[in-house]
Amino acid sequence: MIDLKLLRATPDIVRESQRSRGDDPAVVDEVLAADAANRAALQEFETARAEQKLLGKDVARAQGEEKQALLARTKELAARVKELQATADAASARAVELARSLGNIPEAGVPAGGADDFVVLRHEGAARDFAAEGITVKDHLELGEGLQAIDMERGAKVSGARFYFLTGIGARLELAVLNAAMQVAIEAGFSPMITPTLVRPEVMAGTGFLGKHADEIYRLERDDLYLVGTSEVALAGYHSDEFVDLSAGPRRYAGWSACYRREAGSAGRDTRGIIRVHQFHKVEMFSYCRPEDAAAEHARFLATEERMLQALELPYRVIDTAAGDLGSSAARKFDCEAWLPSQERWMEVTSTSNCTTYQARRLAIRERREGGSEPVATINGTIGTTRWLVALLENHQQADGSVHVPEVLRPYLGGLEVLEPVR
RNA sequence: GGAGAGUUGACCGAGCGGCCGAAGGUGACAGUCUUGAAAACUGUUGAGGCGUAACCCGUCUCCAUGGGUUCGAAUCCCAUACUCUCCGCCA
Repeated sequence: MIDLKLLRATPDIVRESQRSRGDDPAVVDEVLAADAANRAALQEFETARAEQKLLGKDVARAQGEEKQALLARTKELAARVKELQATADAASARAVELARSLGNIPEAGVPAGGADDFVVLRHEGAARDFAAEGITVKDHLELGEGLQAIDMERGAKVSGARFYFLTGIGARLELAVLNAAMQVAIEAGFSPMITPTLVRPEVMAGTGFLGKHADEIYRLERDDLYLVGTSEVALAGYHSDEFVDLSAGPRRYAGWSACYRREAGSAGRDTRGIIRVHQFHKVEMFSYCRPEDAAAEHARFLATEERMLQALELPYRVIDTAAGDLGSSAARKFDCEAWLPSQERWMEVTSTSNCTTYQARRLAIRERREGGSEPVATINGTIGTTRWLVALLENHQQADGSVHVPEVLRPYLGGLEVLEPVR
């Protein structure tokens, strides 16, 4: 949720924000109207309620006939108070609902436009020239099947499309990537966490995932719980309704969890292999910091992600996502995209968002500061996922279908330097 | 799954339908004392709206959550969630 005081004082900033996101700027005026109506209704209710409380005290003191007379009077008032309260509650609910529908305000410098209007910040690492090496590129699934690492058919048999088994070396490789990711995060000062993957509606709503992309999320209706699409949700909820002390610096957590996505609306996209699946694992970095430190913390996240990509010897580029492609919570988002040789395109492997105070306002996460309490800022970012296996297999493939293992992963694979196909 | 107990402020804990945003204690902060610290003593110390852009001040809301009864609810009633104990079942 954005700051209502900011909205009242400078609605133009918010209108511009809506426009840059490709959302309707007229919502701002709806919010303003609802907010004004809410405050008017609140005033009326409060006046009546104050009178009622005052009269109530007289009732308590009065005796006999006088008391009866007072009771008659106060009964009427009670009915009126009740009505006014209902009106005020409804007005408040409407104002909050509208205000919550506004996306976060993009940071200065965020490119305008939609999904295709990102700015490439830089390229790191060189993609291999497979033709020059005399290698016919295999895609990750072909490689994975050769290694007996990925079994899509049985995944479909057991659970349906977009499910898979990681088998043998595939399972080991995923564990290696996630363990290495956890290690990089720990070295960067993040505290490891294994988080719940089912969360309550308030937490899911608080993180901003129940807006436009609600149909991406699995819901367990019988239990009124949601399956998380990332441990960001649980980590944001971790300090909800709390005051956190950030005087010693940001609170940094690295969450390991399974992630679930319905992939509604992506029919036909990335249907082959494990690029886009309903369930995967991820190590996610998350931090709570002071708003004035958020941009620096965000940069730190990006640097940590890049360290991981470099350790895995993957060529990648960094993009600055355009306003229209930010999630509702993010004020700025940097993605790292690894090169995907089989498709000769870039594939997102990390995404880090600065959510400023947007999530913290919704989840009531504040810090006591001089002069009162202030919402904190939240930052999240990927440090490793199952999808990284795709980039690893393809970029490190060799002519015979074997796959080179980057050094950082070897300790987690019993020292293996090469993954050999099973014949 | 069954039975029971509970949920009050940063924490512990009291609370009679009206004088309760809530006793008392702990903690924290400030002061006195002290060379300094500790101890002791004194004082301060919840959050969020609105009136105001901000202070002071005023006012409303908040005693797990949501309803209800009542002129009036932390207190009575109902539902739900969560915690704990016991029994059963089970990875």
